[in-house]
Amino acid sequence: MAKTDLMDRIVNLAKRRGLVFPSSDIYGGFRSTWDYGPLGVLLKRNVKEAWWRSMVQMREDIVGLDAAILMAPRVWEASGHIDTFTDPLVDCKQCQERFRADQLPESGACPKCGTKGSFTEARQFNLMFKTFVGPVEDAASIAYLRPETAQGIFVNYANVQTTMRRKPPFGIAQVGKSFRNEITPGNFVYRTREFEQMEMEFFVPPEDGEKWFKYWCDERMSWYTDLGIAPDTLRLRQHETSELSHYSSGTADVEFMYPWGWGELEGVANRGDYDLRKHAEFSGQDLSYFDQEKDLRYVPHVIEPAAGADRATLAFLLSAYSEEEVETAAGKTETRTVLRLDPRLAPIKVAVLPLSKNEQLVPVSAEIASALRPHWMIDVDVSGSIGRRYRRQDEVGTPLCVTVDFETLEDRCVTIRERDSMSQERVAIADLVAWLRDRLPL
RNA sequence: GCGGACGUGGCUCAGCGGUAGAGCAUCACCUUGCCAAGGUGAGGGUCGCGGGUUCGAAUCCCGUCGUCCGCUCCA
Repeated sequence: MAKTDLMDRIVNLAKRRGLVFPSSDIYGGFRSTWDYGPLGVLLKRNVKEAWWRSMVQMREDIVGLDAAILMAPRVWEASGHIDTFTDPLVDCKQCQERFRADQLPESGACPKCGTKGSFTEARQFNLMFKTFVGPVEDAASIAYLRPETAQGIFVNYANVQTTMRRKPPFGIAQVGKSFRNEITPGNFVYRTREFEQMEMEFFVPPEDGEKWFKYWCDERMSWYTDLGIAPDTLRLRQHETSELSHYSSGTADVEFMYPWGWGELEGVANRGDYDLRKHAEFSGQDLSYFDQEKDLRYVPHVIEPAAGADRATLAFLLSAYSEEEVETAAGKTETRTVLRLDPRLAPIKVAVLPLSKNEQLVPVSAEIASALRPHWMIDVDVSGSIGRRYRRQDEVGTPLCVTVDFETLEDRCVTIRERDSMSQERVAIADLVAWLRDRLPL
């Protein structure tokens, strides 16, 4: 399939099957915003839960947090976002191109058309959304929507460290919405102004910074491949010194081969002691750590893997999408669309399907559905031919279908049809939950 | 924000001044009983939105909103 088509097909499928809708759709949409539909919210939740499981539940050295989106404005002064998250932009009057004023050549010539001195005045473009807190809209009530979740972690560092009795190395993980007034959003849910991050700040003794940076680069790469991203569509790219963020002393991007080219999924940054030192300075609080064993006081260094939940969801969708030619019962060749999602990410884990809309089969399906519902997100579908219903489930990545047929009424067994191989297996209803549990890992 | 392309039922598109169409999808009934079968029928569109030109606008003009591509940027 041509790469350029793939994106269209994903957007199409997303709309058609309730994964992602344009936001404010009936009003003509609203730029850069997308709504996750009934199946999309399940997929994205599964992505976030897989992240949380690997980051928090399965580790003894990381704890979770859910900090507020609105924070004291001083936080953003300390973090450097008010000063450095602002891009001065100029337009060339000659060729209409827009440039960052701080990246123009010394000569003052336009990089595109070569004309000298044809730039407009530099305009400040702050990437933070500004709003007002309280009834009066004055300078004292200005607040910002957080442009990253990380600062919520840094300002809670001391609270978490003391209440949870943690010693470096340890981490704090958080999933939540962030907002950036991007100049140019686009590529579906890839770059939006409201987006969801999965960030973890790992606090380490200063001398261990490099070691942990490498560790997290490897760990994050394998998280994606473990959940189904093909290794040849994933790469780790080290940033050049010139492209480092204001807080970073070393950054590597986990990049995915999107249909339009390599794009960032996640950034792993060595933030050094920048954040804790800044917050200590601006807040007046001591954020250093005293190591009793070594009789040493230090400000921990921070390694930050910061992932985009929407970008990851899109990458898993793109990786899972496949079309294959199959011969139908009628002897025609049809295209079978299958989302080969890892079962952990699949929105629906099991579909319960009566072979036909028979008055005896339907109640048995309902009974089985009730038995499975406490364990998994399931779907029941009675409408259309069995083949059509299998295809409907394939298209949204349901790994297993339980089919109730006429033999079921005799032997209390069902047929389980598998998504990838289309193979079938007979299982007793009494053993069904245990059988499924073996094949649907957490 | 600037330049280019494009907005017509849920999806893909045709129609390009004279009463809104197709395929797929959806729903109902019949048929069928394990991989998008067939038949009959039904529902669903202020042609993105707002102005203008015209006897008459989905069709022409202007504005606006949105999508995609480029500049730019980052999770």
